[in-house]
Amino acid sequence: MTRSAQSPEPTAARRGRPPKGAFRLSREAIVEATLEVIDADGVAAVSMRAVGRVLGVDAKSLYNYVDGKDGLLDAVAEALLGGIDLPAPTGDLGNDLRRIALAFRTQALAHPEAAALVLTRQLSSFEGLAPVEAVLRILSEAGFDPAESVHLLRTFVAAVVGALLREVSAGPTYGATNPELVAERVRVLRGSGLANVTAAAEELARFDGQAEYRYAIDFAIETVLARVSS
Amino acid sequence: MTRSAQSPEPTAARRGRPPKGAFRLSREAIVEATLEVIDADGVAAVSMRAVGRVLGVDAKSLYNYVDGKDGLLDAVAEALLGGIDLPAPTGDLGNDLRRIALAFRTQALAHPEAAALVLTRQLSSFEGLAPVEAVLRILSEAGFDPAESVHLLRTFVAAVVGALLREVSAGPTYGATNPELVAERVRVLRGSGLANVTAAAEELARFDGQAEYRYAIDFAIETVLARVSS
DNA sequence: ACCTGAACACCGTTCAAGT
DNA sequence: ACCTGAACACCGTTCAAGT
Repeated sequence: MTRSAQSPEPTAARRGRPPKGAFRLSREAIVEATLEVIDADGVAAVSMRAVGRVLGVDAKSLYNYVDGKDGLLDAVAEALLGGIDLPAPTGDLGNDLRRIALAFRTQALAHPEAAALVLTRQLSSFEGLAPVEAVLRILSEAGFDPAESVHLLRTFVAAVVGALLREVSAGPTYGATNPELVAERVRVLRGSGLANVTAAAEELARFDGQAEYRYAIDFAIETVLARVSS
Repeated sequence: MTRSAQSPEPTAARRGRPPKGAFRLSREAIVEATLEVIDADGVAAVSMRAVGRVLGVDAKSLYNYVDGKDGLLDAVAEALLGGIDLPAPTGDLGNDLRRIALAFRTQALAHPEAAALVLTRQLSSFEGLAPVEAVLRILSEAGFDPAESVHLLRTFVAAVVGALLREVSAGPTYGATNPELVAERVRVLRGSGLANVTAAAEELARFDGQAEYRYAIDFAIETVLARVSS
């Protein structure tokens, strides 16, 4: 719905190389424009044409900077990953893991609609490796060998991603933000006829993203700590 | 690429209610056809027109059974979830959780390309609640109160979903199946200039989905078991 | 009750032509 | 070097018209 045309001039119909001094396209500008579209209308609303519209440029021009729509979405995921503010390690294993996990969540929730992209896409780029390096370093300094470190890294990342994915895909449906929706949800759950679902309906209907996330992280960290000695 | 036209007769151009005895459309048939498209060409290839083509029917006819494309994908996710073969509980907490998690993985991997759908979509339907009930029952019988059960359920599901998501989205890129790709990946990782990534390159490049999944489950179960007494 | 023709407003992408 | 016109082969969806 929201449409922000931000071309510096009313871009007259024109062909060929743009006059110098004119707005210059760039990978960064394109990623930013895509995030604008995503924040406003969700990932499903992303199209080459829609992004071009935001920039006041023909959709086809994007192909000079980005490898098609798929490449565009990859670029967005990478930009978000690269933007994670990794905390300096303190030497305290549990705390350091927790702080990385929280930084990850902060970045993911900065663009909730885009978060699933980061969580779902294959992150093999250099940008995606920085958080990996950070976790491996912490584990290695805690005395884990590479093989065990990788296992723990993967398990830790899976827990974090799973928790975040639920949080962003559940969206604002859950949450104490809307007690009316929670009540409605309780009713639905009670009507399921499933004994244990009914018994836990109140707890199932309520959902505090941050608290739930901390619980999941602490759960994982607890087990990592239990293995330090072994 | 693969196209399986499975209309019983060469469907002459026709209008209005179909002659009786002719192929009847149904929600199940549509879901099945959609899975065919997904298995062959991935979720991105799903379109109302493509699914209609498989059934030898106009795309618009699908609207009589399914609420647009989004509703179609929901229906697929629900069908997959409902198809999970939940094992009967034995009373052994750890084993019961493990068996549910393995059944979940089996179902998800039956249609690897569709798995992300199940993992990502909001699963609030009755069909989606059966696994929830199963886990809650196991936890409740192990002595956890509803609040703690829900926390553990969510953490457990997050771990399982995160692990599976990586497995299906990593796809056959990793895995000992293709040692050549693994070697290439090792080279890329070593060239990253990141100390700990380089040191663990071999372990990072190798990936055995089943083993990794078991590791993640056992990790989660271990912590659940540690809390039984408390 | 269930299906389709016509129609609309969109897509992604290629490629040659422009400056 | 970078942009667009023209063009192609697609989309999802509505709605009225058919049987």
